Amino acid sequence: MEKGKSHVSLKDLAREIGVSISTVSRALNNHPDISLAMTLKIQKLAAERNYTPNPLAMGLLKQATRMIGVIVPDLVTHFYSSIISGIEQVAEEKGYYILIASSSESLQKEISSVENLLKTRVEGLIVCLSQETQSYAHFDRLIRNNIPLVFFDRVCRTGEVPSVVVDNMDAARKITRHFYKNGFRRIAYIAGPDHLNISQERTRGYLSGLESCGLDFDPELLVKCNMSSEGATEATSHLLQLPKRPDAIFGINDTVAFAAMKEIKRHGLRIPEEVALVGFTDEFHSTVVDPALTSITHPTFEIGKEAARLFFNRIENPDAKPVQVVLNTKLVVRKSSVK
Amino acid sequence: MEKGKSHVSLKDLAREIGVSISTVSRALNNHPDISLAMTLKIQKLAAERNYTPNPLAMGLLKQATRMIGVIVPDLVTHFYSSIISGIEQVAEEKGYYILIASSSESLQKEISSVENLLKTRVEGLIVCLSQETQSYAHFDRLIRNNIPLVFFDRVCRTGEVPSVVVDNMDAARKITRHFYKNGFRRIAYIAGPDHLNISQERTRGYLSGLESCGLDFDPELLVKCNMSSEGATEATSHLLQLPKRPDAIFGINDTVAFAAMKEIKRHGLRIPEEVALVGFTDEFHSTVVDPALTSITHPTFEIGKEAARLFFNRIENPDAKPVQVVLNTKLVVRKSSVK
DNA sequence: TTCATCAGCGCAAACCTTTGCGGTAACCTT
DNA sequence: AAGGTTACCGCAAAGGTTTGCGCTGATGAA
Repeated sequence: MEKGKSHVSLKDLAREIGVSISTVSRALNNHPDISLAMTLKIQKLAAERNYTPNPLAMGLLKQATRMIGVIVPDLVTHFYSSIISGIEQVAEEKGYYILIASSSESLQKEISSVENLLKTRVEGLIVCLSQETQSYAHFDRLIRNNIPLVFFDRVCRTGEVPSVVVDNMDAARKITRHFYKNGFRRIAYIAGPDHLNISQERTRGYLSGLESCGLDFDPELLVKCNMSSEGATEATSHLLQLPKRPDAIFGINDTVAFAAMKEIKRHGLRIPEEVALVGFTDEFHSTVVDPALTSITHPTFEIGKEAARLFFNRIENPDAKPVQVVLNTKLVVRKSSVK
Repeated sequence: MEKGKSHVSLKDLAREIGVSISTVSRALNNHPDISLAMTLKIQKLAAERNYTPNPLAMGLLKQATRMIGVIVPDLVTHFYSSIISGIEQVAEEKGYYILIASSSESLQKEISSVENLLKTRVEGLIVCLSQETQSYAHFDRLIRNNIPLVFFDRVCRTGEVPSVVVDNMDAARKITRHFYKNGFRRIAYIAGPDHLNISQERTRGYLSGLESCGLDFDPELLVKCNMSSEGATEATSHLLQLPKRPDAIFGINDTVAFAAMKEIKRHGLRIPEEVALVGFTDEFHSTVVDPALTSITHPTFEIGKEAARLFFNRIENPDAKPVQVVLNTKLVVRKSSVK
C-alpha cells in the first residue's frame, strides 16, 4: 500500500491494468459486457489491493449515505443506551451506521441536532423528544420533504410520524392495582411534565387504576417534577412531609425511582414497610438496589429494534401510512412493594 | 422548498441568479474576486434557501469526512456510555460526528468494526479493546498509513499509539491498603484476563499493596474471570467456599463488583461485617446499591474528553510523538468496606 | 489612440462512482 | 466481398464543491 494513501480507487486499478475506469467498475459489478477473462483479472487485483467503493462517491451518486441520525435526551441512562444498542443491531444488519446526538433534554440542542444531522445528509432520523420539547416545528421540514422519521417513547405527531411506545396507561394501572392488592391505600405518583405523552398516559393509568380500586383521587398525592434527580428528590421529600404521607409511591422513570429510594431512606423510613416503591426502569438496576425494586420493565432493546424496523419500512416504502407500535411492559414484583 | 428535494446546491443558486457555480462558491467564501454587490446578493439568497455545503462533496474533495469512529466493548455499560458522552462533547465542539460501533467484547466484531469504519472513511478511530483481543494486527493498517488512532482504558502498542488510561496500579494499591487499614487481612481480588493491561496493572497494584502492608500473597485469593456477570458470580462463589474464605474482596470493574455483591448476599453473608467489598465503578451506581459501595471512581467523562483531545492533536499534528495520558482515580469510601 | 492592467467572472479539473450510449474490432451470413 | 451482428470496451455526464487559470471588458496611462 502506498504511503499516505490508504484507499484504492477505481482509477488506481484501471491505471494498473491499463483499461478504463468504467471497465473496472463493470467488472467488479459482474456486468455481462465485460469478458470473463478481464473480469477475473480485475476482480483479482481489486481483492489484492483491498478495494472498497468510496461511500462518499456513492452517496453523491445515489443520494444515499446509509446513515441514520439518532437523537436521545442523553447517552448515559441505561434506558437510552440500551435502545440505541437495539437500533444499532438492526442498522448493522442493513449495512447502515448511526450518528448519535444527545439533546441533553434541551429543546435548543434538539433543534440544532436535527439541523446538524440533516446537514450531514443522514437518510433520516430516529428521535426521542427532549423533556423541554413542546413545539415541534423543527420536524416540519422532515415531514414536508418526506424524510424518514421515527419517534420512540416520547412522541408527537403520531398521525404523521411512525412511532414506538409502550402501553403506558396500562403499566401505570398495573402498578396502582398492585399497590392496592398489597394493602396500600395512599398511593402517590411522581409524574413528569404535562406536555410529555408518557407523563400524560401514565397519569391516566394512575387515575384509572385508583378508580378501578374504588380509591378516591387525592390531588396532594400527584406531584410533578422535571425528571431529574434533584427534582425527584424534592418531590419525594415533599410527599414524605405531607400531614398524611403516602404509604406507596411510584416514580415515572429510572431517575425518579432511584432518587425517591435514596430520599425515603434518608428520611429514615423503611421500604416497603412504611413506604412502598415502584419504578419504571430496567431489569439490571432494579435487582442491584436494596431492597430490590418492583418495577415496570421496558423492553428497551426491543424498542430500539422496533424503531429501526419502522425506519427501514419507511425507507423501503415511503408512502405507507405511519403506524404506532405499542409494546407491552411487564410488572416485575420484588421486595420494594410487598410487605 | 421543492418537494422531493430537500437540499439546495450551488448549482441551484447559480441557476437562480444566473451566474456560474464558481462565482457562487467564491461569493459564499468571501473571495475578493467577487464584487461586493454580487457577494451580498448571493449570500442573501443562500441564506433564504437555507444552503449548506454537501459534506459528501466536501469529503470527496478534501478527503476529510469530519467523522470519528469509536469502538467500545458495549454501549450499555455506564462506563462506556459516559466516556462516549465525553468524546461526543469535544467532537461536537470541533464540528465532528462520531460513528459508534460495539465489539460486544468479541475480537471478530472488533476486526470487522475497524474494517467497516474505515470503509466509511472516518478520519480515524478511538478504541477500547475488546476483552478477547490479544493480537493487534487489525490496527497495523492504521498505524502504517498514519491514520489517527487513540486507545483508552484497555490499550496496546502504547509506543506507537496515543492512549488515555487511569493509574490502575495505584488504584489497586489504594484499595488493598484501605482494606488493611480497616482491619481486613484475607484480601481477595477478582481479576480479568491476563492479556488486558488493566488486569495486569491492577494485579501488580494488588500485590504491591499486600507487600507494603506486610501481608503474604495467597494465590487462592487471586481469581480470574471473564468479567461477565456469570463469570464474576462463579468466581465469587468459589472464593466464598474456600476453607479459609476471604474477609474482603475487590472486583476489577462494575460488572464484577455488582455480581459479587449479589452473590455475597445470596450466600447469606453480611457486607461489610463478614465480607467487605470494593469495586471499580462509577459514582452513580455505587450510591444506589445497598450497602453503598466503596469504589475507585473513574473520571469517565474526562477519559472521553481526553481521548478526543488526543485524537484532534493527532489530526492537527500527525507526526507528534504518541503520548499516554494517565488520569487519576479516587477512592471513595462508603459502607461496604468499613466495619 | 493604443497597450498594459486589473476587476470580475467562467471553464474545467479534481475527488470517485455508475451507466447510457457510442465506437471498434472481429466474426458470421449471404 | 460487402453488409450485419456481436462482443468488448471507452466517453462523458451526473452528483456537489473548490480552485488554478484563462477570458472579457473597462479603465488607466503614455
